[in-house]
Amino acid sequence: MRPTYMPEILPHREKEINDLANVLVPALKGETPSNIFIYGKTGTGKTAVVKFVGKELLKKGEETGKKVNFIYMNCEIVDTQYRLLQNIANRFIHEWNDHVPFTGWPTDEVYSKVKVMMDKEKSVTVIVLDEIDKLKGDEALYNLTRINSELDNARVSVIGISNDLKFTDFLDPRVKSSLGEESMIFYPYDAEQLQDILRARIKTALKRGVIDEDVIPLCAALSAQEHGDARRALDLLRVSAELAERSKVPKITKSHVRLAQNKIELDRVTEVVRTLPNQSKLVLYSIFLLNKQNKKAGTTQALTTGEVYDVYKELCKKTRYNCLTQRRTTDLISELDMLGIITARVISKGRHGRTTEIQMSSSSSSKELLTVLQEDDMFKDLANYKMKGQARLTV
DNA sequence: AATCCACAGGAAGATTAGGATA
DNA sequence: TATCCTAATCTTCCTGTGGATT
Repeated sequence: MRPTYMPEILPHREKEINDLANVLVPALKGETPSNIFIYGKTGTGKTAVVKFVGKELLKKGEETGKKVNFIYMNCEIVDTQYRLLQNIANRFIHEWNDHVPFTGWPTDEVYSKVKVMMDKEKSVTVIVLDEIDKLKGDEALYNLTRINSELDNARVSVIGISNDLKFTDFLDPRVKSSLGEESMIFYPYDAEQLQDILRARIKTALKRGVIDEDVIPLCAALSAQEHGDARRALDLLRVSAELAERSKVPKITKSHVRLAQNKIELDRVTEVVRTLPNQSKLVLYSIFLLNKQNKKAGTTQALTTGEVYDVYKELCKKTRYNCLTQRRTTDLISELDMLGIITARVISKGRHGRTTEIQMSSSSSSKELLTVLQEDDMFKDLANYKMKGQARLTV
């Protein structure tokens, strides 16, 4: 049930598989398939479909004796033009002695090496660029989409995958038109489709009868609310199963799903907090401190920007960090809000001005987060910091 | 109805970091 | 390696505003 598992059957994606296969089929006749741009939210099966069709393409290629290459790359990892070309080149080179090294070659030398190798093989190559929006600079794309005119015997076509529809807006118009020769949109799954996907998966992943009737509908429904993300649904089910197993219960029940949902959310939040820039951490810590103080005083009063900023200034002095302006901290606060760590909304207190009301989100008020915050070096200086100001006088 | 607090949040310029380029 | 560029971050300065209080 892990996201890396590649299933044999992709429920409710038959149409997409067919469409994509139809576009790529010319490759088997030695012709150039159109370039394709694929758009769809996370967990809608883009990568799975493309990989699946790619596998089929290779299989058919072998059967018919046509030379077809299928290169899949994730641009989050292979994110520069050089590494992209290096990767492609090494796919064609099978002797160890003339691998293209990680660094050292001029980019255009790698580029011409790629061309030479391709031409020698006289093959059609399909290059998949997953998360293409993470690729730095559009020169790489420009070169790739243009490479066909410089090849004599070989052909290249590019499949770009992205979950950011606005991505194409920033592209060089030439690249844009060439990449978008053909485009596909993957729509989110609805709750019923998600159920089918889950059912298909548990057949191989779980023993019969270890799962309560209503667990699957619940998982499906919960993740359908979140833009129909199949990955999320599978995660939910997997974590539920793990929780059930750990507590030595023979059956997965609804309550495990609820627990799993909390756990996933907490994991997400702790991860976000861990990677927060230091200034944001300080702001968040200020909110923590104020929150704690309030709780001690028995009030559940929400905080205001001004209060948070005052504490933050103190913390900066203690940690010898330079202090940002209030203007900037309001931005940081609203970023924290967007990340779902806190809840911030603008309210007006009449005569007492307009401010943002800040609260810890329920999922993030836990000790775990505090621990994560405190493992940062800068919190050494704060280990035994006590807030000095008295409890607030305002009501 | 008028006032006025305590900020929100836009605009534009300054600074900085990291990557590209010569 | 030096330097140039760009995008992100941050500051300065600013105008705007919901509604309790006068």
